Amino acid sequence: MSDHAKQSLPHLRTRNDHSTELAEDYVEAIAEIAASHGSCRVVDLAKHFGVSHVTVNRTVGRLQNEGLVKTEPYKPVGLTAKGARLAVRCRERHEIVYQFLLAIGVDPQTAAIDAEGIEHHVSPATLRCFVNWSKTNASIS
Amino acid sequence: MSDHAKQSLPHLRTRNDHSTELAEDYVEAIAEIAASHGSCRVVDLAKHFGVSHVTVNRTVGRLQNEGLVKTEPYKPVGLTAKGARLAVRCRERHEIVYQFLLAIGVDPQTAAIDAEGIEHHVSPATLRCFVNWSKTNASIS
DNA sequence: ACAGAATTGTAGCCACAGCTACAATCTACA
DNA sequence: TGTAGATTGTAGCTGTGGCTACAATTCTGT
Repeated sequence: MSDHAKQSLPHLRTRNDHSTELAEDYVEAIAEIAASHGSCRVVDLAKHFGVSHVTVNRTVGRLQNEGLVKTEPYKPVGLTAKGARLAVRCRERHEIVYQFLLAIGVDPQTAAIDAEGIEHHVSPATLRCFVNWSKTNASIS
Repeated sequence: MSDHAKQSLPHLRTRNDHSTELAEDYVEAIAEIAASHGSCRVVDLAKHFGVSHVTVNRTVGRLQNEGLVKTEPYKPVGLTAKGARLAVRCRERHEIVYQFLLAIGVDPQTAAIDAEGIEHHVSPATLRCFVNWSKTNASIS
């Protein structure tokens, strides 16, 4: 085994992240839309992500197979208990990342964009550091 | 147009990032391997990323079409001037992200893993904040 | 020089995420 | 009530990134 082999581990992690990013984005969006609209429909998700309703439909089907969402034909999309838990975790993590970026001086618009991309790649350990730093910074200022 | 429409912009940005992530990882890896081995071959990249040589081959072909790498059949893979410039930028950005994570208290192993995922999603504005914070922190300690 | 090993290329498969076009279903209003 | 518009579902295409299996080429050691 060459010394390159161990370097592949972070990349494997990156690819695994990719396969769950969409799931995380979807449960987060479904929770948000359901909270603000009363219900979440395919068309809402399509607008939210800027994709066609067909793509949403297929993805929702996949998430249903994974036990994250629950829906019936021509009915709104809802979260399972598992999906709801994931949504809460994602929302908390997203908020921590966003607030951390603001705290280190990133402008709100950029922070919103970057948080979307960054949040899926922040491990629990790093997240704790974000929280700790935010606390420390708050007590200083 | 609903008020959800504007929310699709960060997600579009996220997807654009995805399409260039592999390109960035590849040029960075090619530069690293060429520097340490003298030349970079398909087999080296396959080991580095933990994928089959077939996947590497196809991706290298795409990057060649994009003008980032230069190769010939059964020959090593090299970077074009454009690819070399991109590699330098990626390496600098990667190092800034990694050092920043270390500076806020993330352990080295986790920092290495998270930096791999995060680096592609850090905008220039956020990167400047990382650098500024690192400087400030260095002068304090 | 040549046989075997290593490397690279090709054929063809899968899954996923995007799309258009069209069909089916629901909803709402005249 | 019944039709028009909104919504959802289905068929089928593309591009990308993963793979195995096999063919071709290059490298290496005897």
